[in-house]
Amino acid sequence: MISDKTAAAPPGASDLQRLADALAPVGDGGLRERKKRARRELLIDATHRLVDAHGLDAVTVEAICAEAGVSTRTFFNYFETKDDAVLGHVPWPVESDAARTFAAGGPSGHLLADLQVLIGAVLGEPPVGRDRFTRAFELAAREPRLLARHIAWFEQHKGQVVALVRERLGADPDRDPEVVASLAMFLTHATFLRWDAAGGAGEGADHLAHVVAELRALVAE
Amino acid sequence: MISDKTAAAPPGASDLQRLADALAPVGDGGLRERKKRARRELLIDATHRLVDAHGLDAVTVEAICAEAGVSTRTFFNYFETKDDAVLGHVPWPVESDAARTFAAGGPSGHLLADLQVLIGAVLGEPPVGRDRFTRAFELAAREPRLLARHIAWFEQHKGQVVALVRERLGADPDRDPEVVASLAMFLTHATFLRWDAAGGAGEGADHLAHVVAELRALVAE
DNA sequence: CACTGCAATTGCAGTGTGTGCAATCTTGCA
DNA sequence: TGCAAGATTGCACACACTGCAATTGCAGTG
Repeated sequence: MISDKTAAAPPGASDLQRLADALAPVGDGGLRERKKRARRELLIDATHRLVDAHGLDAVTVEAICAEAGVSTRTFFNYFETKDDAVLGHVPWPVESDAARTFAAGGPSGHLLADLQVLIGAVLGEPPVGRDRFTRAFELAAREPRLLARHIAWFEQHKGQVVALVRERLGADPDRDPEVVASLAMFLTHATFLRWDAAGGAGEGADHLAHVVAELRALVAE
Repeated sequence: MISDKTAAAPPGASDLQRLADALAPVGDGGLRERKKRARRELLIDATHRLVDAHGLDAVTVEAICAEAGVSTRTFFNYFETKDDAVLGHVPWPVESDAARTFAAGGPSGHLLADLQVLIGAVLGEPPVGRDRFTRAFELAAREPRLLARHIAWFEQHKGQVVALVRERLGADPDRDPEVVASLAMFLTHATFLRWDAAGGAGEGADHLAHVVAELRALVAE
């Protein structure tokens, strides 16, 4: 157990419960929801702490669970893979007003420009804290195995982009939705690279703008 | 053992040896080299056969080794992972005359056009048989786990491209080698997608040309 | 507050991947 | 033929991950 019993906690109030309560303002559901989220955070934090201390390969799932005070079986109810916990992967919903605007052909009517707007919007609302996100990105850059999983997680979202592009383009034979979606992935990926190289500073949309500008220059040249 | 003892084989001539002998014209090394390559092929073939018959998850390394007549321990001397055997991964050397030309600033002087030439050249000399390559790609398209590994293997080569781009560009502050290399990866990836969608028909360079044209249209629009 | 439906946690036993090590066999070479 | 280097193998083992059945905890109802 990790709990520091400094203040006399009310009986029955576990670490988990306190954490869940602390999340109350954010949580929109009942106690059940909050606890679930809290435990997820707890596990990811424990994982990061141990990996920082001992390195990825020296950390076992068992150790993580001991640190978090949870059974190993429960761990695998939260994450498919040990690596997923390390990366703190959470689905990143592409749906939004921006997505609907894009699918409808807006806002400008120029495919590339609108793609840039869409990606910028998605980049603006990450599903997890920015610090944790960049942390995951750094780890992935170092460990090839994690990179594979990171890319896979990333690639999972391509399907949503393909759907949006397809909706926008209809049956245009000159545009392959797969290729357009791949381009979107490239833009996002390159943006992340620059973002990471900048130490996580600045806004995603700005880095994205730079990448798009570079692409335009490359093609125009 | 799987060997069919139909014809009376000369004593001492195992399946492996015969296979190694068959590879003799291709092999440049001694018997040792040929046997090693032969065994590699043997294992990949066995893996493909079993995966085709029973599906990826139903095939164990043990079964593969039984089929190939090799100990499981040996299997892992050849491949880091079961998935690597399924995909038949082999490093794809980017170095070539085309690579040196590109690094030197040729052949046309236009970065994107020359990138296209470079990728086309690399695509023209795959390190393994084309049939096996497309087979691997199909498998990867179906199984998300394999896709991850495939992309990771793919991404491993980015370093070489970055080096080439850096050599070509020198210290141009307006061009980020990472971004250019990512673009190259995107072009290659999209080419593979089209190639696969076409059932493996046609030349890689042609599909690539189509992708580049689409990119130009997108940017110009 | 007692009661009940349902979700989450847990223990346990088992499968399969992948590794280190030492013994054994094969190949290349003198 | 005999020796040194390389490859294969068996064995023991750590670890990731899964299915199942039992238990615990939350939420809503009367």
